Amino acid sequence: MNLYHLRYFLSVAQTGSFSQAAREMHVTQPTVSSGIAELEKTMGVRLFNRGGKRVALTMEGRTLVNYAMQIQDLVEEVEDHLQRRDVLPGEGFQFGAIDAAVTYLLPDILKDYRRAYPDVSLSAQVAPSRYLVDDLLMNRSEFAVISLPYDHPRVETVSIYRDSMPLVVGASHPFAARKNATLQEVVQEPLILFHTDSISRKIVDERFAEAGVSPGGVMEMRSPEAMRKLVEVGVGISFLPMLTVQESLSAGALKVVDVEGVAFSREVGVAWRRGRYFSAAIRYLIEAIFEAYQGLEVWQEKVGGAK
Amino acid sequence: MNLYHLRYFLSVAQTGSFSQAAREMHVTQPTVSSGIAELEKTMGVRLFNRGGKRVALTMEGRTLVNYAMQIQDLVEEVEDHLQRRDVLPGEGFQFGAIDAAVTYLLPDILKDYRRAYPDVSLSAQVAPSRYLVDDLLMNRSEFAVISLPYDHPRVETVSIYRDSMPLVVGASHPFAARKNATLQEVVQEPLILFHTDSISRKIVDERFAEAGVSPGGVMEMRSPEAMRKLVEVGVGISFLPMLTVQESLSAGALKVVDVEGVAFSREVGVAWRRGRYFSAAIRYLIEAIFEAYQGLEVWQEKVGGAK
DNA sequence: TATTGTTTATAGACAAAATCTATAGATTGT
DNA sequence: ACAATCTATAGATTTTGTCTATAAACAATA
Repeated sequence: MNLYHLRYFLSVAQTGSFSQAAREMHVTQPTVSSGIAELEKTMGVRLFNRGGKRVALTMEGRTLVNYAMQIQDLVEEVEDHLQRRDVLPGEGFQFGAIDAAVTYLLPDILKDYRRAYPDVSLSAQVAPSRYLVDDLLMNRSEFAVISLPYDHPRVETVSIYRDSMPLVVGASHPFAARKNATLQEVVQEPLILFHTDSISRKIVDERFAEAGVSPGGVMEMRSPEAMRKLVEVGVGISFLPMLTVQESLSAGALKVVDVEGVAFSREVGVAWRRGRYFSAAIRYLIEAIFEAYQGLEVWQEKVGGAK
Repeated sequence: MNLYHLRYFLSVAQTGSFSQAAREMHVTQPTVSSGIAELEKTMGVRLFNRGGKRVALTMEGRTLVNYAMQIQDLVEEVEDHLQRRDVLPGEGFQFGAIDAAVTYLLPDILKDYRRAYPDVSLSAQVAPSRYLVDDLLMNRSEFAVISLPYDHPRVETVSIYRDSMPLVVGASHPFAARKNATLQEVVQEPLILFHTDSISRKIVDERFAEAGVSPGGVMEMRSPEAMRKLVEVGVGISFLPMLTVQESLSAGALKVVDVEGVAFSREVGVAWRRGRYFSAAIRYLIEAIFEAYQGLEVWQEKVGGAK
C-alpha cells in the first residue's frame, strides 16, 4: 500500500473511470489499473465493480474512500506545515541560560519573540554554565546562553556580551570609602567567590595564581544573586559581574573598588552543539540575541552556510 | 514519501536511535538512514539532530510525529476494517425489488438481516423489473428481485419463486359463482392488465396470441396492488399474481376462476450484472433470499467459484 | 591519549516496485 | 455491425528500496 495508490484510488472513485483518473494524475491508464489491483490484493477486497462506461465503488470501496480522504488530508497538511515551517500550538523548545542572562540580557528579547511566534512555548533551563553544556551535549536543549570561554570539542560558542567583574563591597565596608585597593589587601578580606566549577571562578583563580596570592577565608556560592545579597549585608566582598550588581550600585547598597593590576571580566555567549541543525523558530530567537548584542556575523559565518 | 518511511521515522523517534529502530523494523540500519534522509529531503527540513549516542527530534520532527501517528492509525484502522469485512455505521447499499417481492417475499428476510448487519443501511428501490435492470446495468444498485424471464446478455438471473397468475374476479362478478370459464368468455369482459412493458403482461399476451384471441376493453396498470383493488370493486377482471391476491382471496373479496387450457404463472428471481463482485454484506442478503425460497445451488454455481 | 565499541553516513550491488508502451478483450453507442 | 472507448495484461524499462561492506564520528574506558 502506497500513498500514490491511494491518490489514484480517490481519483478513480471521483471520476468513475480509470482512464480519466490516469489523465488527472498524469500517469498512464495501466499504472492506475495496477495501482488499484495492488490495493485490492493487499486489502483482500474488490474496490470497484468494472464494466460499463463507468466503474462503481463497492461497499468496501466506499469505506476506503472515507479513510483515504482523511489520510490524504493529513499528508497534505503536514507537508504544508513543515514546508511553511509553521509551528503547531503547543510545540516548543527548550534552551538554557545562566542566571544573569535570563535576568538581565534576555527579557526584552523574549518579549519580542512572543510577538513573532506566539504559539511557540519556550522553556528556559536556568543553571550554571557547565550543566547547561551537559544539556547541549545530551540534546536536551537546543542552545544555551552561558559564560565564556568554554572549551569543548563538541560545543561551539559565540560571544554576545563582555561583562566586567569588579570588586564590590558593601556600603559600610572599610573599602567603600576608598578609591582602590591592592590584591594583597583584597585576599586578607573574607571573600565570597563562585563555586570552583564556574567559569567566572576560573578567571579569578587564574589571575590570583599569576599574582602569586591566595585568598584566606573563602565562601563559595553558585548563585550570583545570593552573593550580591551577602556582600550587601557585609558578610564579605566579592568579584561580581556588572550585570548582577548594576542595580545595587545605583541604589548605593554596593560600591565598586578598583584593584591595582586587575581587570576581571567574563564574557557571555551563545553555545550550541557543534554541527546541529536549527529549526526556523529557534534560529529566529538566537539571531535576535545576536542582533540585540553582538556576534551576528560570527554566528552566520559558523552556521549560516552549512544549514 | 512512503508509508514505510513514516514507520521507520516513528520508530526512530521513539527509540532515539537509527540502529535500534532498524532492529525493531527488521531492516538494516542504512535502510532506516536513507528512509529518514528521503523524508527530510522531500519535507525540506531536518527531523533529527544526530550526534551523541541518541538522536533527538527537532521541532519539525516533533510536528511530524503528531501527524505520522495519526496517519499510521488510520492506515491500520482501514486495513483492519476491510480485512474483517466490517461495515462502518452509515455504510450501506441499494438494491431493487418489484412490488410483490418487497411486500410479500422479503419482509421476514430483511428483518433477519437487520440482526446480522445492524449497521448496514439498506435502500430498496421499488419499480417494475425493466427499470430495476437499468439500475443494475448502470451500477446504481447491487442486485434486484424481478420478474422472470428476463433476457439480457449483461444480466444473470436465478429464479427463487414460481407464482401462479390465476384469473381473479370481484366477489360480485357473474364469474364468481362459476368454477371456470373459457378464454373466449374472458376476453369479452373488461380486462385489467399489466402495462405492456412488464414481464407478466408479456406472458399473458403470448398466450392470447397463441390462442388467437385478443381482449376487448383493456385497462393498463403498473401497480398490482392498484389492480387488485380495482378488481375487488368490480371495475374489471384480471390475471394477477397469487402473492398479490392471497389475502383478498382469504377475505372473500376476490374469487379465483379456472380458465380452460390456461395456467399462467410468472417467476420471481434475483438478477445482477454479469461478472460483478459482491461484498460480504450484500452476498449475505442474497443468499438469505435463496435459502428462504430456492436457487441457492444455482447461484453458487454461477457466482460461487468466481469471486 | 590511544583503544574499543558504539553510533550514523555513504558507496555500490542487487532486488523489488512502479511505470511505460503496445496490445488484447469487452462494452457502449451510433 | 462498426467505431470509439474502456479496462486488463504482457514485457521492457526505469525508479526506488534494500542489502552488504565500509568509512567516519563519537563515547566510554583503559
